Amino acid sequence: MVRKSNSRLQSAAATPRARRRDRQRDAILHAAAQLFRERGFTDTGMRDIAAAADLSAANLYHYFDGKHDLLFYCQDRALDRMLDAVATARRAAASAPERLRSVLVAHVRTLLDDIEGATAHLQIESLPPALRTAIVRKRDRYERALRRLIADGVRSGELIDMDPALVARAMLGAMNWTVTWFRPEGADTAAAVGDVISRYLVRGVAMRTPATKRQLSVVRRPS
Amino acid sequence: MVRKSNSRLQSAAATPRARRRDRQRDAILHAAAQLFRERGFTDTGMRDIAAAADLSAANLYHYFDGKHDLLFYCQDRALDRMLDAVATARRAAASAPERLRSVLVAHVRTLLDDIEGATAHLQIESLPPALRTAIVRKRDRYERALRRLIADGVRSGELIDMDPALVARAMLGAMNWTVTWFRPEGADTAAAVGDVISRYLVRGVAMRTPATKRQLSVVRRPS
Amino acid sequence: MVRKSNSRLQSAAATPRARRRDRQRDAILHAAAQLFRERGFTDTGMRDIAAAADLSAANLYHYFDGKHDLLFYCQDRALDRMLDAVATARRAAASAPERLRSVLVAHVRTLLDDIEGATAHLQIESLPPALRTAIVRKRDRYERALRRLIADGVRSGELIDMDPALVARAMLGAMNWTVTWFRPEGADTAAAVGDVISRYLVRGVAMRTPATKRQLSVVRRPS
Amino acid sequence: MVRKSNSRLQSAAATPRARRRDRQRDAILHAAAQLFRERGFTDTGMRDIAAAADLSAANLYHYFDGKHDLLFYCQDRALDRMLDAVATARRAAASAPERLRSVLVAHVRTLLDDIEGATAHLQIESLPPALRTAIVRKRDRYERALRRLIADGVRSGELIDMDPALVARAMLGAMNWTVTWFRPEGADTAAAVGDVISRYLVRGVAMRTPATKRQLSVVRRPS
DNA sequence: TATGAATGAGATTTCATTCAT
DNA sequence: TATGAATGAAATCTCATTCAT
Repeated sequence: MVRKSNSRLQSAAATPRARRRDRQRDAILHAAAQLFRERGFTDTGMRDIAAAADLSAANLYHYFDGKHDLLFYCQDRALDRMLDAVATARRAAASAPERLRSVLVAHVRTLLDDIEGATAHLQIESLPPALRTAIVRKRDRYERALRRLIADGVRSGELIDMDPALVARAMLGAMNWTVTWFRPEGADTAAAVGDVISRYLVRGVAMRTPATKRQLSVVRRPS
Repeated sequence: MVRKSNSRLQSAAATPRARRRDRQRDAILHAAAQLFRERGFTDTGMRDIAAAADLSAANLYHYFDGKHDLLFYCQDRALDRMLDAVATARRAAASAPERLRSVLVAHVRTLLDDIEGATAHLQIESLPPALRTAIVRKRDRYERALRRLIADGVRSGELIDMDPALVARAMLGAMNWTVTWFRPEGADTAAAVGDVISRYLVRGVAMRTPATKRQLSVVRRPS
Repeated sequence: MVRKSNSRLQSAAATPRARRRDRQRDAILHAAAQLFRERGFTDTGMRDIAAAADLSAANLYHYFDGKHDLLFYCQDRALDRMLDAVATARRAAASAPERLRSVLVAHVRTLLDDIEGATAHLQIESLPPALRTAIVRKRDRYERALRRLIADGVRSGELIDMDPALVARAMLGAMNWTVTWFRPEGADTAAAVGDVISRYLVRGVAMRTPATKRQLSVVRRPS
Repeated sequence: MVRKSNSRLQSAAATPRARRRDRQRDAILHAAAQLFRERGFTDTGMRDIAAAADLSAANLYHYFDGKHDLLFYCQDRALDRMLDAVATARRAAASAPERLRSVLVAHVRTLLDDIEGATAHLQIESLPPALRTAIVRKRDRYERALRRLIADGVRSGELIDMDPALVARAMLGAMNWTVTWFRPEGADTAAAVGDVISRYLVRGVAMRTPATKRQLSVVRRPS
């Protein structure tokens, strides 16, 4: 579903040399994202990241320009996945609630999958202005898309009339908050959390019809 | 509505000296909470707080044991207000959705009112173990109360059958997230945000009946 | 034996007002000396001293000019007692070893008696130049007297020919070191320690004659 | 005589990198010990040590865990040398007074040699509990050995019957005190001081026989 | 006399980053 | 590519001392 994400990072990788470099960059980003999520940006040291990625702190600077750069790419990568989800949802011929749900599910999974420890939407204020505007622009693009999805549903009568901006933010908050309490080793899987929470969040704006209700309960067990 | 909160801090204040001290402590906590919320705990310096509260950095230590102590009291105070709201809601003879809503409204207002710049639920991991357990205990008490409010509604048939723990967390996330985007000088008031977001969040679990719907629109303008 | 010590401090104390002031000064010095001895000058805070003397830190400055002043008086008082002992010893018609011993005994007791928690010879380098020279002068006067006592004994043939300066310093070191390990609640009394250590230290330079030997064992149990 | 001391610090030093590192560590310890001895632990700043060792204050933390760690290694190294001296003395077939003297001479030289500015026995109370117990244990081992040396002499009739514990402490005090007055640029060499002071200290407990007397004057030769 | 409030200077330590190898 | 060594800036916190009451 999510294909060429972080394309800026993983170039075609012609030479083995380049491939190795890309693998290292991925490992570093993975370690950084996990630590950023767990302890926060400021409380994560370059040495911590280096240790987690199994190289020296000085060597990190051969792969990234610095700590801010790491945060930037973590967020950038996550936002790319989320935007992909939006594009996919929009192409799918489905009802507004269904489209909305698929986006929300993708959002939660991007955040929680341990493969991609992402930190989108989080810690943006820790970025220096130059990088921040780039991320903010992309984030805003994502939020606008989400808002538009809601607004479209309202217009089509599939969703009730509530301020799309505020509803979108409430959805984002509920989802981003999951990184605070979700534990991979816990009882719930990331997929289950995404499934239930997205159902709840959509239900808050979905126009109630017997049909819709049933529909929702059917979708229950995804992948 | 919320009266006896932070009683540990604001004693009767018999002497003028003690009164002045309490005023200073409040001013400091206020400044600290605002900065913690804006920049995060680690990125807020004692100097910043001192400057905002208009005294020297060293003098902060005359009123509080340290930076952690400041964070502790910010959170403690906010949680007290929220627990008050829960107690009030429970006493009120009303429907489950109504009780739930009044708690959510109080939660948002506690977070956003500029009078009381609070940081409940946020940055708990920045506390040292001793203080953390105290806050975590109180926070868990609050979350349990919220979950029970939901579970009770499910049992009484007023709310649909969804995992109360997860729904509670989704609500908390949506509300806590408001501190990242809400600006007092913006178009919406804190009260308006609390009103709309709580309606949305309750609707996600409310059993749909024409009565309920009307009820909700009526409650509209809270204090 | 030691009479008008610290005469500079305890004036005739005519008025009750003055008497009370003197009592306070004594209490403060006592507390300070004990703490200085236990933790060292730099690691003892004015607040610690204030707490031990049961008054506020600010109030200390009504009785003494500052921390250095406290240290100065502690040392000054102790040196006065020791100089008294030297004078007494010199007046006493006795053998050189006996005179030496009485000085050493007085030295140890001045250091260990809990009534007078003294810190002579210790921490002199912590004093600012102005106060330091005064103390150093007095201390040197004391050390010179001790050296002279030894040199006289050498000249009279009662002590063996060893560098009096070095022997004096060895004696001082052995005695001053007692404050490091002596515990009032321990098995040995301050008097016993002074008795035995002074015997040992004198024996190291005493010319051995059967008479001398017996003499020493007789002096055994002083007050 | 003392060879394998501080083996934990100076490993075989295979690589040139490691060798350089060891040299730096030694330089730092040397500077620290000298300053600790001169001004005391608390009154010596990391900046002072850094300046004396000719590197930045921050870089000290590359070589040692902190100020306490520096003090710990200073003391540990000195105690190792002293314990070495005890072992050597015990192996040597010699009279009790001779064995005792060789230990005392080694002790003084360990303290005074400017090559190894040591601070054993001093400032132990400035260490945090964890490090303190380690040092205290080693120090106690050394003191016990010294006491045993004395007690053995008493039992064999070579030394007079005096409390070995108190005599040992007196010896330690006299020797440790040397660091307060000894100046390398002064008239006496460290060797001369060690020679004379040890003779004095042994004489205080030595059973007097003509033979012993002559023996003692013969041992003279310190390097 | 007595004290809470206040502060400037300075302490140790951390950290992102650069440099030499 | 890789890393130990090195550093300047900044962080929290302590403390002797002064001031207003």
